[in-house]
Formats: sequence, structure tokens, C-alpha cells
Amino acid sequence: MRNKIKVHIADDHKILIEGIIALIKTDNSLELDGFSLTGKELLDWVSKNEIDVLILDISMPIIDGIEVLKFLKRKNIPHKTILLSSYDDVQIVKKVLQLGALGYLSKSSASTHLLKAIKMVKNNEQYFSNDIQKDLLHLYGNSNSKKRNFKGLEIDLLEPLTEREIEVLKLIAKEYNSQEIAELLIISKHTVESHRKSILRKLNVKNSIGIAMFAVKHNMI
Amino acid sequence: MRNKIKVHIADDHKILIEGIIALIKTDNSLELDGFSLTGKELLDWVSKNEIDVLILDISMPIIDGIEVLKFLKRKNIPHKTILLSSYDDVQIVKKVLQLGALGYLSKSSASTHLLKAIKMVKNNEQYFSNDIQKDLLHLYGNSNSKKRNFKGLEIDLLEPLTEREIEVLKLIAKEYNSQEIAELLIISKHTVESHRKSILRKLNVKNSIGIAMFAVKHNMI
DNA sequence: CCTACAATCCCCATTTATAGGGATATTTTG
DNA sequence: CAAAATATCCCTATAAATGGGGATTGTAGG
Repeated sequence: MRNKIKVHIADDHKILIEGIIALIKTDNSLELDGFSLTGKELLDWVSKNEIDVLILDISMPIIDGIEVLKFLKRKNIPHKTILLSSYDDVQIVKKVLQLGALGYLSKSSASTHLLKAIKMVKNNEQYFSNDIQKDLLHLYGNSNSKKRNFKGLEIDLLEPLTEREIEVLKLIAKEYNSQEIAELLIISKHTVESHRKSILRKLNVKNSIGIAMFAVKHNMI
Repeated sequence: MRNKIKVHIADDHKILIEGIIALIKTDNSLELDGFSLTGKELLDWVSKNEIDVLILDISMPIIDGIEVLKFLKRKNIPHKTILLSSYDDVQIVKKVLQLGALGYLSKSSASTHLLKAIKMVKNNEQYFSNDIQKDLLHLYGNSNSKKRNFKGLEIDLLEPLTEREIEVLKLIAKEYNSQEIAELLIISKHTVESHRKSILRKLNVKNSIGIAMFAVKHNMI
């Protein structure tokens, strides 16, 4: 192997980053090509550097992993990305697959899985945590035609929230009720309740807990 | 330095564990003395082995870092522990200090901080992330007498939840309402509502969102 | 200019959660 | 064993959230 695989890491947890760097050093076929602590740093990096594989934490503050993927897609920047997540959430997996990610790994996976994932993704193969594989199969059925390429399937993306809805969502997650949110945003309680309805529908959750959980998963709080 | 500092790591994220192991190997004064993926594994380990410094993830499933500290305290097992956390939550810091932890580090800290923390804690010195230091000073005022030892101060601990309350809490966080929880646990809806009341009071949160957020912060879902 | 959409507001009905109160049986623990 | 904690159930009442419906304004894009 003449050329090492250039790996870039984006995660707001420095300890995890430096841990992964140490792991990469243990494998002669890999080399580090920078790291980013925020989504913004990463976007700057990818526009200036050529990397082989990107390891991307899904939950970063401000610009999260999803937003990074959207940006890369919008700009038509080719990338081979492995998402790192604390949660095994099939909905999120569906979303990142649709946005062009090639791998999805839980942080609770063994590091050998990460090394394997890097090499597979480098070769344009998809890699998922075991648990996620099961969930995906369940979701998409198990006919051979469907197993081949998850990306080609119809995937129901979430309707995007408007800015106002995001404001309301954040306040909901901070334990404010509709009346309090109304006072904070200087609007009527009825309006807040309307936004609530829209958010529930768009996120496809059944109650405020679901809204708050969404906020947590996407590091919006 | 004749004897290396024996470090044990407890975290449910294998990737982080293996990362920290790699870091420890870069420092000659440190050596790994096992790791645990769950609170239970850790409790088994500490009852059989002698370690110098314990690096403990606060958010592990089932038996979390807090529970581990409580156990060690109850059994009067001496330990020098650094808590690792994703959040900089002053309330949690207060709690773990009261429970006998010596260090508290955010996962977003640099790994050099972790190495420094290990050495300080080994010498019975306290170590905190910068951000936390600020918050603690603010919390406890800045008179010299108070700065010296946080552990000696009155700290309002949260009342511990009972097992049943934890069951209910988890189901609340999974978006079930009281009626559904009643059916799942085969008890009356009234009972669920009673548990709800106790949980709200004990956690000192104002609504179910607060309950769900607590569940998230402690990785109970 | 017209349309679509976002943001705002309102009504009604129903369900759920919150907040008091209290009661009783079982389990844990000192 | 006795005391304390836990888990269970019930009542009443109010507050809040949910799920329909509809209506108006302003504005950005085609």
C-alpha cells in the first residue's frame, strides 16, 4: 500500500478526537489529515483540503453532523463519511444515508469496527453498526433487491422546521409551557399552540417529550 | 518514578475507552489497569483489584457514574475518581464532589487535561475543567475559606429515585403518557400519576420535559 | 401581480398533566 | 419486631396540551 488513507475527524469532544488519533497511529494504512472541533471548522477544512474519509460526530453544537452533510450535498462536494453517534436511531440513520453518508457507527462500538469502517468506506462500501443493520433490515424488509442499496430507496425525510418553530422548540425543551413561551416571544399563547401543532406534525412525534428529545438529539439546547 | 499510576476506565463507549487507553500508553508514568463497559463490571472490578485512579463516565446505562460513586461510598471503598461528562452541569458536579469524586472533566477538554487530572487526583488534589471552576466559584462565592474545600460545604443533593420511579421516568422519556405507562406496568393510572408527582418533586423539575431531560442527561433511555 | 408560505390569532372539544388531599398493604431495614 | 420506605390506589380540581377547524397579515419568489 503506497498511499495511506487520509482521515479527518470532526467532533466537539477533544478527548474522543485525540483518542481516535491515537488509534489511527496504530494502523499503518491510515494517517490523520486534520481534525475539527466544530462544524464550521470542518466546512472550512473540506473546502481547502482533500481527505479520503471523514469521521463525523452527529451531535456537534451549532452546526451538527446533519447540517454538515447538507452543506456538502448542496455544494456537490464528494465525501466518504462515517457518522459517529451516541444513539442508535434508525430515523437518523435513514436521514444521513439519504444525505450521502456511507457509514454509521455507534460510539459504543469497538475501535476495531471503526478501523474496519474506515477501510470499507474508503472503498465506497457501506458500513453500519450491527444493531443498526438489524433495524435497517427490519425497516426495509429483506428482499435482495432492497438490501443492495439503501440510498436508492424512498426515504421520508422530516419536513424542515421554520426559524420560529425552532425557537419555540428550544423553549419547549427548556421546560417552558405555552403561556411562558408566549410571554418570552411576545406573541399570543394561541400562536405558540399553533407552532406546537406544526412542530408535532413535522417531527412526527406524539407529544412535547418527543419535541424535547428531538432537541436533545440534535444538540439544539 | 518506580511505580506507574494504575488507571482504570469505565465508559460504555468503547471507542472512547480505547482512545484513552492509547493516550495512557503515550505517558510513561501511567499504566492501564483494566476497563469496564458498564457500572456493574466496574463494581466487580473494584471489589477485586487495587487501582490508583478511576476514570468514570457519568452517563452509563443502568448503573450510571452517580450510582457507582454511591456504591463506593456505601461500602467505604477508597477511590480517586475523575468523572467524565458530556455536559458541564454544575448541579451534577456538586453531587459528585459530595459523593467523593476528586475530579470532573468535560469530554470536550483536551486530552492533556485528562493526563494532568490523573496525576493531580493521584496526589489527592482536586481537578476541574476550566468552565466548571468558574461556575463553582460563582456558586460558592469567592471567600478564601470557601474556596479551599468544596466537599465540606452543604450541598443539596437530589433525593434518590426508587426503582419503580425510574421505570416510570424511563417510560415518560419514551413519550408514553400516564395511561399507557399504567398499561405497560400493569398498575392503575392513578399510581403512575403518584409516581409522576414524586419524580417531579425529587428531581425538582417543573414538568415532564424536565423528567425526560434528566433521563437523557443520565443516559437512562 | 399572484401564489405560496410563514407567522399570527382565534374557537371548540377532548385528553393529559399537575397539584392538593388521603388511605392501605408490602418490603426493607435498623 | 418496629419503624421507615415503597408501592399501590383513590378523590377533587385546575392547568396545560392536543387535535380539529378557520382566518388574517405580510412577504418572498416566480
